[in-house]
Formats: sequence, C-alpha cells, structure tokens
Amino acid sequence: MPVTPPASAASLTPAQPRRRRKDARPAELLAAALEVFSVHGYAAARMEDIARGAGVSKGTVFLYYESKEALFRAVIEAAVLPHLDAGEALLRDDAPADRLMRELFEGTQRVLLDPLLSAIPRLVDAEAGNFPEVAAYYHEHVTRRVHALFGAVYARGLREGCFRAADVGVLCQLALAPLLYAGNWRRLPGVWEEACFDPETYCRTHVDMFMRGLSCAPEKQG
Amino acid sequence: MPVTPPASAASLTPAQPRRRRKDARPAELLAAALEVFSVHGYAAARMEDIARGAGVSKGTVFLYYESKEALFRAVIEAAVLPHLDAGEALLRDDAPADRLMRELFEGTQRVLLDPLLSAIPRLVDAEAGNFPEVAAYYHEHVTRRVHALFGAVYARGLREGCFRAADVGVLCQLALAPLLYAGNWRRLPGVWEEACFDPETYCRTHVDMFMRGLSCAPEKQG
DNA sequence: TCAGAAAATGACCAACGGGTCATTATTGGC
DNA sequence: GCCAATAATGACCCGTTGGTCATTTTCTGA
Repeated sequence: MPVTPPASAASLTPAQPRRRRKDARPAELLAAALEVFSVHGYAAARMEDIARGAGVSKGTVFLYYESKEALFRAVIEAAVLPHLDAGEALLRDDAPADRLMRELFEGTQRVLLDPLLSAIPRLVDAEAGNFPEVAAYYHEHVTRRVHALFGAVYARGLREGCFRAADVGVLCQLALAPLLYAGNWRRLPGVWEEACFDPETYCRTHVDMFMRGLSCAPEKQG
Repeated sequence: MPVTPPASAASLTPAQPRRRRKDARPAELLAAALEVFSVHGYAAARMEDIARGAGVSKGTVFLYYESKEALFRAVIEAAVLPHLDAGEALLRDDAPADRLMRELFEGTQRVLLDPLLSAIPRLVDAEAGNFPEVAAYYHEHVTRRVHALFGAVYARGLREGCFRAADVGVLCQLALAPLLYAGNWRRLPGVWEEACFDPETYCRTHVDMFMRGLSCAPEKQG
C-alpha cells in the first residue's frame, strides 16, 4: 500500500510532556480513531497512528480499549447513538407529517454530510464480511432505529392523508441512500469539486423530488 | 480480525494436478480476486486465498499480476468497462427519452444488484484514502462515462420537452445512489431478508418516483 | 515532602502476509 | 521418446503491525 503520512494530530502541541488524563483519553482516542479509520478503513488503520493522533503512545490505547476491534466498535457507538437520540426527539413534536419529514431529512443530512460521520456506515459496510457481528449489531441498534423513526413519521403522514401508500421499508431506503452516498463523494478530492454542485442543491433536489413522489396532494411547483 | 474460512474455490475440483493454462489464468484470477475482495475488502484479502480460489498457488498469481495493487486495478477494469460499453450502445437507439431512461435504469440495476459487481464501487470508495490514484482513475474512466451517458439521455429528454430542467450532475447521482446502495444491503445476511422487500419492488419504486419527479407531464398514476 | 498508587511509555515479541526464486512439472516440436 | 522452453510450485524471506509488559513518570494526600 502506498505510504501515507501519519494522521496529523487533532490537538497535539508538539513535545507535550506525558500527562495523566484518565477521563479525557477515551473521547480523544475515539476521535482520533474515527479520523484514521475514515481515511484508511479498518484494516489499513494503524494503532500507532491513532495513538499519535490522540497524543499518546501506542501502549496507552490498549489501556482503554482491549483490542483494535473493541476500539472500532466503540467508535461506531460513540459516533452514532447520540444522533439517533436527537432524531427520536423529533417525534415529540406534533407538527404536520410533511413538515416533520423535512426536519428528519434536515437532521439526517447534517449528520451524513459530515465527512467523519459519513464514514461510519461506509466502514461498517466495508467490514461486514470480516466482522459480521459488528454488522449485525449495527443493523440491530442503528438501522432498525432509523427505520422505526422514519416509519413513525411516515405512518403519521398516512393517517393525515398527505402521503401515498407504499412499502415503508423501501421508502426509507430510498430516502436515505442519496444522503449516504453524498457523504462518500464529498471526501474524494477532485470528484466533488469537478461535479461542482454544492451539497445544499443536491439535498434540496433530493428532498423535493422525494416529497413530490410521496405526496398525495396535486403538485404545485415554483 | 476474526478468522474466516478461506474463500471456497469457484471451480476447483480437488487435487487437480498442475496444468499449464496460460490463457485461462488471467480471467480465473480476476474472478477469484473479485470474489475475495468483495467479501473481505482490499486490505484483508489474502493473495493466498485468491490463488486458491483460482486453483493455483500463490506464486502463480505473481506471474500474471505484478502486485496485489495491480491485480486490484485489473479487477476493477475487467468488471466495469464491458458494462459501460453496453450502456453506451443504448444511445444508438432512437426511442423516446423517457423510455431510454427506463432502459438505462434497467441495465444499471442488472449490474448493480449483482453482489459481485456491486462490490466494485464500494471497494474503490473504501480504498480511496489508500489509493488515491485508483480512485482518480475510476472517476476519470468510469464515473465520468456514466455521467456522460446519463447526461446524454437527459439532454434528449429536455429537447423532447418531457423532462423538467435541473442540474444534470445532481440528477445523475440521485438516480444512481439507491441502486448503488441496494447492492450493499443485499449481501448482508439477515438485513435484506428482514426488511423483506424484493429488489424488484425496490427498484421499480425508485424508478417510478424518480421519473415522476423528473417528468414535465401532469402525473397520471395507477 | 515523600511514598505509594496508577497512568503512560516504548522496546520488544510473534504472527501474518506480500512478494521471491530455485526447483519441479508439463508441454509441444522434432 | 526426448529435449528445450516455460508454466507452476511452495518453501522461504522480511517488513509491518497488533498486542504485551517491565520500567518510568506523574499525581495525590497524609
């Protein structure tokens, strides 16, 4: 594999003397790990680089996470679960369903256009063959929750009579796929720039087309 | 990484005596490599497994491809380019644009729902951080061609007055993303089955919604 | 101030896997 | 049949890297 310079530390003033910071380490390690994993993938990520990124030595990483795989799992959980909680909070809002759906899109897009966070599904997917249990966990605790969230909003729209009937699973995938993919393209140097459309236009077009396809009301466009 | 049994050979009758088959080797190696790469990703794929999958010893692989990276590139080219040729042949058909667009979808879907072929974009993407030149090549020779193909059909539809105006790059991505993602989900055991919708419904729904969103004509649904 | 607890280090180990090459097996021409 | 020519082998080499642990440094509180 081509040599790549080690991941530049997130918050590393050089020659920092060693410090005991038991509480701060886990979060710093998770952040550094996500950065390295997102660039190199799981297998090609070096624990040495992750450690350097967090400003510690390699040995220290293993004081907090018992193995590379354990670190990988922890990264996924820490990066994803808070956003799911935030998403589910939306359901307590009793706005009309189409408005709720657009808010759901907006939140999802905020998460998935982040180049670090968008790496998570890509990583899980890429390693599904090597870590079937991680993929199963992800499906169980993330995908399922996302679908439930989307499904709840969709069901509300059906009751209100503003959405047309369709397979909710299919719709959910169709809603998410373009956002998941956008995250990937953004990080490729040259690709996104050449296509030269901004994320805003892309997401807005997607949401508009999707909502138009979903809607029962006769269309009125501007 | 968890131990996984070696890739079962595609066409390996056991204890096959060694044979000199200079012409057949490359294709067999490419097929075996794609299979192993698609399951394990690039970094975790072992040349030993690829060799076994093709019914040869590890050393033989290096007689045909000078390195793992060269094999990786060859796999990508061999898997993708023929389908691009086929796609571009569509343009010689002078059917109306919306019909052409649906044919384009159909061809794309045939390719991307294949669990092996759908691995290609995922692999390129996952390794973009480690092999920027491969990613650049892919973008240059694959993505660009796909966009040109889609763009040609779309432009025809604009001229015929049956498509509404929008950013062609955005539209192309939106058209492809759900198909690219479908390929990923299919290979995850349990995930696809639980969602229990078949690829047909998924793709048909996507195409219908997309075409409805793209169309200028007043909608008529059944 | 100092002693003991515990956080951090980095030299070290062992396994793994990409890549090599001297050797062996196969084949086609004569 | 026999003999180059060459396809194929697999034991071997060695750089890389996940993971360990004896040692060093930092911190706390008495």
